[in-house]
This record gives sequence, structure tokens and C-alpha cells, in this order.
Amino acid sequence: MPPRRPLTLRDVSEASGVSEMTVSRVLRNRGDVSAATRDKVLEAARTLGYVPNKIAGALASQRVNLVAVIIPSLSNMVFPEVMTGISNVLDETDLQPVVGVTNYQPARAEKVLYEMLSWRPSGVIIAGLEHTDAARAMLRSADCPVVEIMDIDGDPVDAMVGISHRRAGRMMAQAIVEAGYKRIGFLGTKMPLDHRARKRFEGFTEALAKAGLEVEDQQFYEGGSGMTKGREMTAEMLKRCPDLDFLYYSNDMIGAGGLMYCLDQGIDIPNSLGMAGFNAVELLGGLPMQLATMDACRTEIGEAAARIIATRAEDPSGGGGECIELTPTVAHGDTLRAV
Amino acid sequence: MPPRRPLTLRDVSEASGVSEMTVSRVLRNRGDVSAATRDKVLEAARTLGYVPNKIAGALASQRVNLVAVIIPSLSNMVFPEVMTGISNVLDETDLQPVVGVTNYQPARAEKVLYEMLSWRPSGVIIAGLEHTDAARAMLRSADCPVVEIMDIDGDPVDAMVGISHRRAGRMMAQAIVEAGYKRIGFLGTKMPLDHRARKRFEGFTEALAKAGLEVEDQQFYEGGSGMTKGREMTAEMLKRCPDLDFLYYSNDMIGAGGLMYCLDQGIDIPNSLGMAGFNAVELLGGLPMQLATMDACRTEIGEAAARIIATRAEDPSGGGGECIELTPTVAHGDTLRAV
DNA sequence: GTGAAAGCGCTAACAG
DNA sequence: CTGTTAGCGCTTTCAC
Repeated sequence: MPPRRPLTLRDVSEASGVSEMTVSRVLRNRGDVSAATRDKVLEAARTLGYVPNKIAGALASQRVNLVAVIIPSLSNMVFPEVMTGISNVLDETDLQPVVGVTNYQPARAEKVLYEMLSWRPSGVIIAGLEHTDAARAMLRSADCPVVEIMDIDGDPVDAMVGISHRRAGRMMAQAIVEAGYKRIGFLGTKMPLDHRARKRFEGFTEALAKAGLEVEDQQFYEGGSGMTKGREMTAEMLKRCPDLDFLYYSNDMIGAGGLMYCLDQGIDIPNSLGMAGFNAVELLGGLPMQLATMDACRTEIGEAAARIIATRAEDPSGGGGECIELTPTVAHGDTLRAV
Repeated sequence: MPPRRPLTLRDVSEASGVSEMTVSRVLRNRGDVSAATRDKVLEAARTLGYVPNKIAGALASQRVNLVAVIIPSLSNMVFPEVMTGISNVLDETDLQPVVGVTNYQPARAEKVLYEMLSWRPSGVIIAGLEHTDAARAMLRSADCPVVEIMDIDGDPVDAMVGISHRRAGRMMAQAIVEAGYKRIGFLGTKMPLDHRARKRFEGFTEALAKAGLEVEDQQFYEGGSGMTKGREMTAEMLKRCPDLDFLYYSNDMIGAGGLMYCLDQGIDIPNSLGMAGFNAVELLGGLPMQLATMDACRTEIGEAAARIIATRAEDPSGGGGECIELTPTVAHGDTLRAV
């Protein structure tokens, strides 16, 4: 057995007695090749176990079938769902998503972006509208479509697809006000790290203000959002302010923890206390009570974003600056009184 | 503004008055370059907004800093945790993970693998030991380290890192037997789709048999494992076999759903009924009762796998065929009586 | 329908 | 410390 050297087109060419060029044509289903030649080539390629070298191919053709997807985390169920949407659409094309994770760190985001752009992807899908100056500069001069997703409250570099978190916050506030709750507490992530949560909170307080109300107590946390965290924070807040009649959580996981705590305590939900989260986490479907929440249209966002990239990959001249706003809906569940 | 053409080294070379080769050295921190030249180059590169073309670089250097990670799903929290482990280690190197998702479909796995191998990655990390013949063939002839993860009950193509699911099943069975439970039901995914669950089940029944017991009832499902599913299945099984005294679930999510159901029903856990899952999902920390479970060492698996790749990337001659078995531990939680 | 030549943008290897 | 030369493996372009 000769020292293993990666197979090249030339090997297939020699094995099949067909020129490299024609082998290349066959392997890419390009141009007219006689059935006989095609068979010879495919046969040779398969028995050799040839895998084309996309690096060389991409360099020569100036075409890369990769789409860079840059997200803050995989642990937050939101992003896997966005990925599902993206895959749903890209699977129909020859584009391939490549995922980069930033862990909510702007510095990492910059590095991941740089790294991915250096592979000259056919498109970039990136979470959020807030980026460092350097990242924005890279996105702007990237020679491919850029879709910023999840959020539309801001100025995109190119295209954007998402929901208005400010509006989402307002909608939830309105539902709460309409249901007659008055003494409202907020529990969520530390804002500077989470722009979308901040915008929801802003919309939320704004709509409360319009109804003459304000948030009576608030508490912020850092780190992973498990149910444990929600449980602890809820216990603390209710100890501090026992007369609250509603708790608004920045996401469903901590909300579910809070809900479990309240049920343990025998609190009468949703009458003496209402609760709501954000994000419609379906994993939580089995809880004894359904938390009020709001669907953030994650799969749809991924699909729409991917569609923009795919469309422009087909026709690079068209498109640009697309802006797609999706509309979330409030689910009252069992923890927010209907009116 | 001239028609936008991607910047090349030559542009930086011209802008800085330094040869392409030296520019290249600076940008890669390679070899000795005088501080003066270095500054000129970096300055020029930054103001131009140059991003190197890794495609060309990789072709020339025959080196790619990508590690292909192939996993069945992102929705199953297991895999994001493995990814965390991988990132923990690769972040210290210049290697970059690239994720491909197969959705548990062998055909997709083949395609994703082919696609990734065609980019000539520095390593492959792939979930499971079971692959189609074509996939195995590709892995075998891939010219890079291949680490199969999660499971070690089988023959690896090259290296493997994981736990023995058969042993995990046995361990849980022993804990259950020792605790004195006798009438045991099993609820899990359809086996042909999930080799690791199957192996756990095999080990489980084997250890039960050794204690003179067998599974009294079992039920399988397909599709996403949310708490809802676990709740429904549990209700059905307990209706069918009300005298069961233990329920073993193939994962924590459905187990948690079952637990919620039983608590709703006022069943006395863990006395009249014990329960256990698999995978130590920490998101569930806030439930009123902690499900007995078993840690599958996901982060550690990712770390160990990445370390193998990183080590071999440094010294391509060394290594090969590493096999790392990690040992899970049983957590009794509140749903499995201690002895 | 098929082949030959040129070069994609970078880096290895060597020369100064 | 810096520059020159020759490809990396494929596809584009053009010729037959």
C-alpha cells in the first residue's frame, strides 16, 4: 500500500482514461458528456473513493457553497430552532450552513466572523443588530448577502428578518394590563448582555407607563437560564415584595422555574398572581400549568433568512436590503387571565 | 467608488510598499519581520479592511484549520453540551469547529460527511459508532484523525471517546434492583433510530435478568422528546399496568414529563413508584422533585475528542486509535430510593 | 462531445 | 530580515 496521498482529479482521470477536464464535468453534472464516458468516470471515482477538493474548486471557480451562521449560543433553545428553519430551506439548494458560536462575547463574535468571512461564504446570517464597529465594517465589506436576524429594531447592514422586541414587550404589557394586573415585577438577564431582552423590557415599561403603571420590582441575573435560577429569583422577589400580582420573565426557562416555585407554595395562579415568559419553549409542554408566553417565530426567521441568501445566490444582481418583520402572538396559557 | 473586488494580498502589498510574501508573513505572525515593516503592513491591511482568503491559503499550504463535527441534532440538549466541550479545547488552538447536522438520517449523514470531507478538515468528530458502509469508507480514507464520540460499545474507525451505554443501562438496573423495585416499565425512543438508547436498554434488561427480573411493560415513541410526550406515555402505561413500581425513561425530558404527571396524580414518589431518566439535563433543576438520572459526561466527551484532534494536528505522526472510556455516575435524585 | 492552457490567491522553499 | 519562483487542485476559456 503506497503512502496515502489524497486522491486528485488526475487520479480519476488516469484510472478512467478520460481527461481531467471531462472528469470534472462529469463530477459536477456540467455540460454534455456522453453516457459512456460518464459511466467510466463515475465508476473510477467510486472505486477509488475520490472526494473532490472543494478548496481547489472554490479557488478556481470563485464560488463557495457555504453560508456562515453566527449565533451567540447553542444552549439557548432559540438558536437550534432558527438553525432548523435555515436547514429547511438550504436543504433544497446546494448551500450548506456552517455554524459559528460566539457565547455572547463581542470579541469572539469578531473573531468568528473574521474566520468565516475568510472562507468567502455565499452569505452570512448573524443574530442581532448590535455588533462592534469592527464587525459591522467586516459585514459591510463582505462581498455577499448579510442577513441580521431575530430583531428588527435597528439599522441593518444589509437585510434583516425578525420580530420587533420592543413591540413584543408592549404587546405583553397590554395583555397584562387588560387582564387587570397592577403590581408587576420583572425578572430577566442583565441587559447590557442581551439587547433583545432590553428592547422587550423597554417596550414593556413604555406600554405600562401608558396605562399609568410601572414595574414595582426588578431583578437581573447572569449566566445560564435554567429553571433553578428562575425558582431562586422568584423566591427572593416574592419575599421582598409579597404584594406583586404579576411576574414577567425575560424567558420561558426562568419563568417555568418561577412557576414551579409558586405552585409549590400553593399560590393561586393566575388569580392572586399572574406570570408570563417569552419564547414559547415547547419542551415545557408537560408542566402542570402552561406559562403565558410569546412565540418569537424562530423557525420562520431561519427560513426567511435562508431564503434571502438562496435567492441572491441564484441571482447575485437582485435583492439587497430586504426587511422582513414577523409578528409574534401572545399565548395566555394558564398563568395569564383572559379578559 | 470602483466596482467592489475582493481585496488580495497584492492590494495590501501595494498599499504598504512591502512584498506580498512579507505581507503574508506579517498577517500570519510567521518568521521574523521587523517591527517597522510589520506596522506598515498591519496599518495598510486594517485601513483597507483586508480579510485573507483562506481558500487560497489552504490550497497552498495544504492545511485547513477546520474540524468537522457531525451530530444528529441540535434540539437534543446533549449535543450543544458536547459542542461546548469541543469549543473549550479548540479555543486554545487555531482550530475551528464546523458543525454539520444529520437529523438522525443516515442518508443526510453521508451527504454532510462528504461535503465536509471535501473541505479537507484537520479532523472529524462524529457522533456514534454506527454508520452506513459508505460513511465508514469515507471516514477510513479521510486523511485526518477521526474521533467517534458518545459511545464506545463497538469498533471505531480510528479513535473513540464516550461512555459504555450498555454499562450505563446495567448500572441503572442495579441501582433500581438494590433499591428494591421489582415491577419495572420502560419508556423510550424507537430503538432502530437510536443505537445508544438501544444499548442502554440491552444492558438494562441484561442486569435485570441477572437479578431474576424483567421489564414488565415497554413503550416506544418517535419524534421530539418533550415533556408532553413523557406525560402522555406515562399516563398510558400506568393505565395499562397500574401495579408497576418503577419507570425507566430513555431520557430526562420524557422522564420529567412523566414525573410531572405522577405528581399531579398524587402518586407517592419514590415509595409507591420510582422513576429514572438518562442524561442529567440541568435545565430541569427547578422541578419540584429531582429525577434520578445518569450523567453522560457530555462536556468531557467533547473536550477529550477535541484534545485528540488538537494533539494530532500538532504532531501528525503520533497517536491513532485512541480509546477513552468515561464513567457515568448514577444520581438518585428524589425519585429513586437510596438503599 | 472533448481536450489544452492558464490562472484563481496564497504559501513553501529557497535565495539573497 | 526580505524577495523570488513555483506550484497547491481545480475550473474557466477557448480550441478542436
